[in-house]
Amino acid sequence: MGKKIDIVRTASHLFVTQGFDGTTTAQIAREANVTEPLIFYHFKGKDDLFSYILKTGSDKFFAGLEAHKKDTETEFEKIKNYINFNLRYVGKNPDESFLVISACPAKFADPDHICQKIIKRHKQIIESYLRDCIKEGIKKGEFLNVPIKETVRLISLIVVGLMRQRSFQKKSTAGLNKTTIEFCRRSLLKNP
Amino acid sequence: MGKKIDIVRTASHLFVTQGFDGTTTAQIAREANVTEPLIFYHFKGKDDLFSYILKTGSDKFFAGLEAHKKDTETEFEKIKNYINFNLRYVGKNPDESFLVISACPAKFADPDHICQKIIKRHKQIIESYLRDCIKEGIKKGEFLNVPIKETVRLISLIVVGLMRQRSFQKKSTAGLNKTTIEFCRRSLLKNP
Amino acid sequence: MGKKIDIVRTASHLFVTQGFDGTTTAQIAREANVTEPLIFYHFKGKDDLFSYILKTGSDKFFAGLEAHKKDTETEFEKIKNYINFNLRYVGKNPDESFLVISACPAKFADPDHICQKIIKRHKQIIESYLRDCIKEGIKKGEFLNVPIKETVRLISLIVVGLMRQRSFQKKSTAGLNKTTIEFCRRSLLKNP
Amino acid sequence: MGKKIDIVRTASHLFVTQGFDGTTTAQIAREANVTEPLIFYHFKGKDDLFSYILKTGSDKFFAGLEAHKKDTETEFEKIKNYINFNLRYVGKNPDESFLVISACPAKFADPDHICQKIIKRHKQIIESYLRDCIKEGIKKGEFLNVPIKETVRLISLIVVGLMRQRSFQKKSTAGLNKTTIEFCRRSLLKNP
DNA sequence: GATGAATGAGTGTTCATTCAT
DNA sequence: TATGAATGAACACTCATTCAT
Repeated sequence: MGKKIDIVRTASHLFVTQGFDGTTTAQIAREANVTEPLIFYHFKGKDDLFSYILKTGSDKFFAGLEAHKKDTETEFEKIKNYINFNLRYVGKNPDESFLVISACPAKFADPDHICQKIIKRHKQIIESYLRDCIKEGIKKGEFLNVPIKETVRLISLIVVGLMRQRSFQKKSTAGLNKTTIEFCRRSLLKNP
Repeated sequence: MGKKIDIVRTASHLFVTQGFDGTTTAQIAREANVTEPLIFYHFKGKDDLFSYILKTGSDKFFAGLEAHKKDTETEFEKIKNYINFNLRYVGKNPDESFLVISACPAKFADPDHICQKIIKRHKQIIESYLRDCIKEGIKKGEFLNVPIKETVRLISLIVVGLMRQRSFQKKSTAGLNKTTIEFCRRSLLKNP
Repeated sequence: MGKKIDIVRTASHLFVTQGFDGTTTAQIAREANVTEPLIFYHFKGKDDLFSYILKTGSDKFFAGLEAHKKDTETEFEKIKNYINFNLRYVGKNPDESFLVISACPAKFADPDHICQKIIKRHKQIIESYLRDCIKEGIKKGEFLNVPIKETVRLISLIVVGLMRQRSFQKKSTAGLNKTTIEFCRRSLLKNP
Repeated sequence: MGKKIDIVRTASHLFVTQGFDGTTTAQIAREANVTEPLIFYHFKGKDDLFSYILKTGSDKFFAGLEAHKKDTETEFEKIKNYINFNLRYVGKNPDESFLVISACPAKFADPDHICQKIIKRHKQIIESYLRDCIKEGIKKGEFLNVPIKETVRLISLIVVGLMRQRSFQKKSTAGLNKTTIEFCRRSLLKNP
């Protein structure tokens, strides 16, 4: 009964560790203890399986993020919260997380492809979240007068880098996590 | 005559844009205007071609870095120099750079594989370069008393993220570049 | 309730337009608005479904032919009647007709296979019908002294060709029909 | 060296006896004593192999027909010549002939598909040949005043039927051949 | 009578690689 | 150096069919 889930979980893990092209449907079937045709019974094909993982992964992430949002006194608390959420989330869901932040297979490069749409939406939501924090923090006088767009991209890039280390290279990021937050605090706050 | 170079250049580009597994020797041959067996005349196989690119790419990078090293008054100048060098280098050699910093195909996961060795050496050299700067900066009183290992990893991660954007997503990083340096300056220096 | 009939009708049509091997049980199920296992509930398998169609098609054809036989003054009237019946029949039952006259899938080539038996019987009945007409016509002095066996084969071949055009290529054969009868009349009759 | 020809010949024969869908590339390879990938080295795919056979078969047929055309005293001699040529040709090239006259796989139904174009051209050339004979015969007073279009279709249909018997059912058509010509003679000529 | 889930045995096709020249 | 022909092993995917319900 849970065979569809087995397929999804096994595929997610293999796509992360071996890449989409480096993973065969035969291997997914073998490691999920199902027969190969069952993959094609539940999904239109390997591509569709990948898209499905991406979509459900992205949805789950935002559901978690939404539930995690809290009102905080300072804007920096929000950014800190966001970084912490990301790292805790990726710790619990290393595979799905990685696929969304990592580049998807080149063959899905068409911007109209569902994968590109999911990834784009993912980035937009995250960037708009950070942008609001920084804008507000500057307005309130909490933050230095940093260039907004670039700072958003930089923090995004840092968070993605941390997630990548955590999910792909399986390095613990415990100490790194704290260092990063302090690094950002000193760079953003007027009075760190 | 220059056919070996054509193969290497074409392969580098395709490996970056499509991944190792997503690139076929047939495609490399076609786009390099050579026949497929010629690839196997010059290289032992597709794996060997990849390793060759990685090795020469890494060597070239360090040759450039070595030539670029200057004695500067402050340690932060050195870090700034390093960031700038990376971004200028990746602008000129987007393909080779990317392959070294990006994860290599899962099938080369064996730590004894030459690719893993190249990548490991690459990381070590970069990290030791940054570590020296930070250690020295702290000793001199130029930098705050930041945790060394984590800060090195964080800056590495930022630089890799910038290179990734530049080489893979082809985004210009002009503004981002400057913002990043200021971001680091405020975080590292006692008197920014 | 009428689902078995839906399967048979849909399958007949698809077998004619796409061939036996070119038609999948999945497609039959889809276009008949049933689920695939239902086909296997009603028939032993795809082969059995085909045989069933062939058998009922052939039976229906002969029932119609029997009902259509009339006593006519001349033997040529009988042949004309036969040609007309065939074409009218194929107009109303294009699919079943075609399957009987067209060659059946090569995998049923074994002469002991039920399909071969049906097709053989079909040909025999038709040829014996025509043979009787021609024999009698020659004896009566109505027809020229044509070689019987070959003339039967020729007329069979013409009728099958007409049916094929009608059922498969969906060409109207209205004018062709009349021309054919006149063609035969001139060739067969002593005094056309 | 002759392996490409082996593939073509084996495939032609199998397509005729088993149909396009009933023939697997594995079987073609096995019976042609080549490996399967070689088929795909010489042809883009199974479809392309089929189209190639159709095209070369049709071209060869017309080359033969052209070489066979003779000036004859009567128009009926031309038609007789044509029928004889067809049957002699199909005797020597049973496979290619059959594929051109037989319906091609339903999946190539698109009128823009090269197979449809070949088949259409084939029909047109044959019909125009016959049309010219009949038109001229009527004008000369050699033939009865038969309806041209329908008579062309009828004779085409007869010839195709004969070829089909010869090539597919492997029946000898020696006697049938002569009977057919006499049949047509009586039907067409004013003074048979 | 009817179905969702599942599968063994293929299907056309592609791959990196080799060989004879 | 360079290539046209060839291949073993694998690839994503489909097929007719079955089974539990």
